[in-house]
Amino acid sequence: MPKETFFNLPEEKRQHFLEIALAEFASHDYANASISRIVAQAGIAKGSFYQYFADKAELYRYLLELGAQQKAQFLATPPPEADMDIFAYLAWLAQAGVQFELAHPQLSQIGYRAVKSGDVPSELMQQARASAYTFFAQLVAQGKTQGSIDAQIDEELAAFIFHTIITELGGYLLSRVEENAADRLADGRSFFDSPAADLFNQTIHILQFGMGAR
Amino acid sequence: MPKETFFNLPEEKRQHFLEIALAEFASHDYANASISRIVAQAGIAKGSFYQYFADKAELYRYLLELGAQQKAQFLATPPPEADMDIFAYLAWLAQAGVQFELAHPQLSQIGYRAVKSGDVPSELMQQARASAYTFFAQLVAQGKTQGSIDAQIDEELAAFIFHTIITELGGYLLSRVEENAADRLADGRSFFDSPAADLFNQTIHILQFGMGAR
DNA sequence: CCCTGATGTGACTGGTCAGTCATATGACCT
DNA sequence: AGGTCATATGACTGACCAGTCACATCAGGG
Repeated sequence: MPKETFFNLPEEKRQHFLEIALAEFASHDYANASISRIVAQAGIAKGSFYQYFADKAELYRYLLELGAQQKAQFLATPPPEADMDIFAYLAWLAQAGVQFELAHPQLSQIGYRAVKSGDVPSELMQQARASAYTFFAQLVAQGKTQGSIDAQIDEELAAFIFHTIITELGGYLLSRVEENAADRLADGRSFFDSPAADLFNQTIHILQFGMGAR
Repeated sequence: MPKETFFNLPEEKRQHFLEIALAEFASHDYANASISRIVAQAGIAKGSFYQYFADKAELYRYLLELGAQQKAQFLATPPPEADMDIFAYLAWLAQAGVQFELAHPQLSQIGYRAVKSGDVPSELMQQARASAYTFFAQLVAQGKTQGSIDAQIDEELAAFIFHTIITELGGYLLSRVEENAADRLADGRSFFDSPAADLFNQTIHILQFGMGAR
C-alpha cells in the first residue's frame, strides 16, 4: 500500500502519475519496468517517488490491486442469478472479460503478464490463481447437479479448460476484429452485434456440447 | 548462428556450456538472463563468449533453434498416417508434447516463455506462431471433410482452441501428477498408464464431442 | 627456436538501474 | 520574523549489465 503522502497528493497529480506508471508496467514486465523512466515522464523527482512508495514492488502491487478492483467491479455489475445455466453464466463471464479488456487494456495487460510468465511468484499471485481455479471448479460442480455437465468429467480438469479458454479467448477475438475495436467500446452492448459474437457463441457451444451428458 | 570457434570447441566443453546457458535462459527471461552469470558458471572468460557468439541475442536464437529441432524430432517419430481421425492425431500430438516437456523441461520452458509474454517479438516468433495456427487450421479443415468436425464451426477459431489447449494442457497435467514425473520419464509408453492419461483422454473427448457434427 | 594465426582472458567502458540522503522549499502557526 | 513540520529534489552510491580490446597463451610449421 502506498504511503500517506501519495494520497495527500492533489487528485490530478496522483492520477497523472498512475496513468504513466500504468503505461510503463503495461509495456514492460516487472523486471524491465523502470522507476527512473516513470518519474522522468511524470515530471517528479526520483526522491519524491520514494516518498510515495516504499519501493518498486509496492507500486506494482498497488497497480495489480487497482486492476483487481476494477475487474471485480466489472464482474459484479449484473449479479449472477442463482441457478442460471452455467454455460450461460460462463458466456456472460467471458463477455465481461472482453469488455474489461476493451475498457482497460493496460490493466488487462499487466494482469495477464502477472499470471503468465512466472513474474511475481509471490504467494499473493499463487493464491489468486488457486482461487480462480476453485471458483471454476465450483461452477463445474454446479453444472453437474444441473445436469448440464457429464458427471464423469473431472471437475478440476473442466475448471482448467474453462479457465484457460476464458483467459485466452478475449485476446484472440480482439486480435481477429482489431480494426473497429474503438467503435464497439463506445457502446457496451454493441459487442454482441460485432462479428466476434458468433465466434464467441461457437466457443461456448463447443464447451457445452463437449461437456454435456453423453 | 554461433561462430565457427564455437563448433571448434571440444565436444564436452561445448555441451557443458550449452547446459549452463540452457539453465540460465530457462530460469530467467531474455532480459534477465545474464551472460556474465553464464560465463562465470561455465568457467570461461567473458571475452571467450564473444568469440563464440556475436551477442546475447545470437545465443538465445541458437537455443530456441535447438529446442525447435528437438521438438520437431519428437513430433516426427511416428509419421502421421494420412487419413487418421484428426482427434486421434490431436491426442497423439498432445501426448508427444507432454513427452517432450518431460524429456526437455528447460527447452520447454524457454519455448513457452518465447511464445507467451511478448519477449522476442522478432518476425521469427510471429512467423512460428502463425505457422502453428495454420497447421491447426488445416487439421480442422481435414476434420470437416472427414465429417468429424461440424462444417459450421469457424476453422480459425477451432484452430485457436486446439492450439490453446495443446499448449497449456501438458503443463497442467504435469502439475497435477508432479510427484512421480521422473518415473514416467523412464519409459515413454508408461505415460498412458499414469493417472494423467484419463484426464488427457477426457480433454480430447470434450473437444471431439464439442466440435462434432450436431 | 621463433614466427604466425587462432584462441583465451579479464579489466575496462559506458550504460541503466533501484534506492538514499543532505539539502531546499513551502505552508502554517506563533 | 522565527520556528516547525511535511514534502520536494536530484546528485550520488553501489550494483549489475552487455559488449570491447589490448594483451597473453598456445599450437604447429618452418
